[in-house]
Amino acid sequence: MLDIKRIKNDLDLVQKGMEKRGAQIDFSSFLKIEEDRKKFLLEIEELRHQRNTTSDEIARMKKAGEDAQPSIEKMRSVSERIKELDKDLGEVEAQINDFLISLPNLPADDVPKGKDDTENRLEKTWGDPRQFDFKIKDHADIGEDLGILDLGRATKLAGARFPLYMGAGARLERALINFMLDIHTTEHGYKEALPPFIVNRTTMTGTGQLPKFEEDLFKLDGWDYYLIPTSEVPITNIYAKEILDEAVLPLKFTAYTPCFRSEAGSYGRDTKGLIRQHQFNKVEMVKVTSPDTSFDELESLLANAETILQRLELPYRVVTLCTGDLGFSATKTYDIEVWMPGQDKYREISSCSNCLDFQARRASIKFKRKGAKKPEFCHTLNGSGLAVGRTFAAILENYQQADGTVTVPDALVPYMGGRTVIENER
RNA sequence: GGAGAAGUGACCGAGCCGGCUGAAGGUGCUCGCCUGCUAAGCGAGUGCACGGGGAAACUUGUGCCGAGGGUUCGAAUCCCUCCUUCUCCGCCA
Repeated sequence: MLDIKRIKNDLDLVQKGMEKRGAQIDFSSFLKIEEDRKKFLLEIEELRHQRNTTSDEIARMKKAGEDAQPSIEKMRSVSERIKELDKDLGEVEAQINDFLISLPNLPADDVPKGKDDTENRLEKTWGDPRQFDFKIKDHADIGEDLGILDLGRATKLAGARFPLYMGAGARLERALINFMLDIHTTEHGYKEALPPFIVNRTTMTGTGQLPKFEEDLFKLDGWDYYLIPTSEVPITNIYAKEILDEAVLPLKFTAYTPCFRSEAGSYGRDTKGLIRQHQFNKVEMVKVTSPDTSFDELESLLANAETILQRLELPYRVVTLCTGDLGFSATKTYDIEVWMPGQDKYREISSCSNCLDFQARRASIKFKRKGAKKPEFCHTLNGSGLAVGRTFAAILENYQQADGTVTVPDALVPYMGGRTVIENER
């Protein structure tokens, strides 16, 4: 959510930012309603003041044995009027809130303008894609052939776009989760969390998934509960409605959770394999920071995610998302894209974003500087560290052998019980 | 699922036969004083949101005692609904 004062004071700037995003937004009716709000508020406060002082007077008069009836009569109508205005004010406030809560975050100055992912800016490339001297397979075929993925039977259990890992596959997925969590907690200073996988409407609204993107979520029938699409949602909201001590910042959390996405509107895309699933595993990193450091923290967040790929020796590149590809809550996002030999291209495996105070304002996450009177909103950041299913897929494709087996990356061997190669388990 | 109890400021905890309580008292915290050090002691301060005035320090208005309604001139205090927590019983990983 943007600061309403900023919209009023820097309308040009806000409008430019929205245009850069390609969003057509009409601020004129908003400004008019905002004026109404102020008018109502002024009158209400005036009347309430009158009521408060007169009520005190009535108490005094009654105590003194005087006749308070005329004042009581008068206040009766005043209260009536307050009630009416209250209703008007409530309606106007609801309209303003609906408007504010549906506005996306403003893009940072250095975010390139563009319409879609083809216009993202390449920042760096790491590692050289391996040259294969045999006919390579994609990860779905490798996994199915080895008997460590059973996507066919998963369809029977749930439907399309659900994973079923078996044997060394299940072990590899678990190994990756543990490997990532261990690095983030012991080397990068994150505190591990294990949050609910189901959250309420307020929490979903805090990070920006609601109210605009309800169709992307799984909702529990008959409950105001949603399956989380990412652990960013519960983790960022941990300190909602709280005022933190400046000294505790930055807060750094990492969490493994499954993620659930309806993938509405992506029919036909990435239908094969683990790339796009209704349920997938992810290790997430979340930071709650002071506004002074959030962009530095974004750089280190990105570096923390890159570390995982470097240790796994998987080639990748980093892009800055252009405005057309930028998420609703983010002001700037780096995507890490891993090399997928089976598809002969780089695919997103992590997304690292600075949301500034956009989410903090929605969820009311504040901090107080030492000696300061007023609390300020924190900045929040989040990044995948990494999407586990896609990492699994990348390992299969990059580490496949001519005989159909898959070599285990050195860093994962201890997490695989010493196993160095995944062989046919059929 | 059944029966009962409770939700007050950073925390503990009064108030709850309606008005002088934004809220006693205590703890904690901040600043100042005192002190050889530590402890103790003394003094002052210590919520959030929105609005008015002021360059600022600050000042002033309104709202907030789980949430939302209602009664009343006036509600932390009375009534209704909901949420949450705790205890006991049942069930259960």
